[in-house]
Amino acid sequence: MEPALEAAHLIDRLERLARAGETGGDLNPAQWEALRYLARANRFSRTPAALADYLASTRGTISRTLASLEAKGYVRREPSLRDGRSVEFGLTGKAADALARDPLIAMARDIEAACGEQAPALAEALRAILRMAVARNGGRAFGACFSCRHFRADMHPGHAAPHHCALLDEALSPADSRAICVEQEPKAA
Amino acid sequence: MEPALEAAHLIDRLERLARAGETGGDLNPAQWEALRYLARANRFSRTPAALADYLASTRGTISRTLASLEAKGYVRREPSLRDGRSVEFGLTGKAADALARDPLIAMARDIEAACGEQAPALAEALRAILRMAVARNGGRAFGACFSCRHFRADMHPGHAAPHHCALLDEALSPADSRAICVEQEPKAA
DNA sequence: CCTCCTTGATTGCTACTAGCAACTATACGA
DNA sequence: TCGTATAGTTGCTAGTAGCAATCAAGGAGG
Repeated sequence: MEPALEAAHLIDRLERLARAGETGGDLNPAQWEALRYLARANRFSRTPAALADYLASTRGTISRTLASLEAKGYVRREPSLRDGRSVEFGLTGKAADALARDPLIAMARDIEAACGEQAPALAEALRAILRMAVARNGGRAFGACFSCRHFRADMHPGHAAPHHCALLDEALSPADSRAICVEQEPKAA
Repeated sequence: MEPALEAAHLIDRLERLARAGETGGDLNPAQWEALRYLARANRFSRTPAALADYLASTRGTISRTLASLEAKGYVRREPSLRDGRSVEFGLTGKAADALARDPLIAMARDIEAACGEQAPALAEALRAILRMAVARNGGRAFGACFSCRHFRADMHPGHAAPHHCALLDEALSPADSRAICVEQEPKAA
């Protein structure tokens, strides 16, 4: 238990350092996290509600965060075609530029320097921890689409979107299937 | 680089989940971190300035955080005997009770469950990462006293405080030497 | 002893953030 | 068609962070 508690402390402290590096620019930490999420989420998941779940925040707060990003020109808003109540957000070129200078990259470099080829093992361990923590909190996993139990590979061979989601009944491109999804449920073990 | 970036994302997200579990009670995340720090810092390090360095925050902010904790009865303030400008903070019984129910313990349990006997290796990897990140930011390491280059073991054998700090010229108890210290500098490699 | 500079801490001010709750609009089930 | 649940926004309030100014105390040098 003691090394585990120590590890928890270290995670906390690392994140705090990273956060300190994020302030001072045009974006605050919450806005950075929103941009990162939108960059990695598939097209079913770029909504305020999904982002609120992902960040363990509330819809009101997220609504304002996205409004602020929109006002600053980082995201674009479009009404959802699937649900008239919903809106979808996409990144602008300005957001792509910003993400290319994401302060988190500095931390990734530290991880590389400190762990070297053990970085994949570290990521795997962290993923396992996150799964436990998410399950305990009753949240959603937001895993990669292709690792979902609704994912059907190569149902449309030869097409640009060869895979398929059995839950939403939509064709999936290779890029879609690599992105994270609000509906993702891990394949049964 | 990609697994490292993924790991950085995961650390961010884990911390955010932990933070969500910290709200709603009597204490906010910054106050929790202050309590945790005070519980682990040796007697040279329980000052606002040291806490501000540790949390990569400012003295003004920390001053208010500690004032709030004092008003709620979690910490006690005493003037420093070594420096008339400085104050030292100690935890009250109420703080000890709170820390026994620290939300971070839930995360530590998740780490145990997910990593099992690999938890010490995980902690070691995270420590190495933190060292890199701290060096990059020009901050202080806040390592354990006994791992410091100013630490002299057993200079006063048979006493209650057998060890010694060559920087501050003070005797150190075993508990002191296990605590984290604002002045800690790693032993030369 | 006196002076200048540095450091520890606090506080007025401002800007921003988070969350709750109320509200509108749309979807969906009976 | 009606009732209920869900997606999103917004008014309000409380709290937080950071900057800059201020006060107090150490420390170096003459």
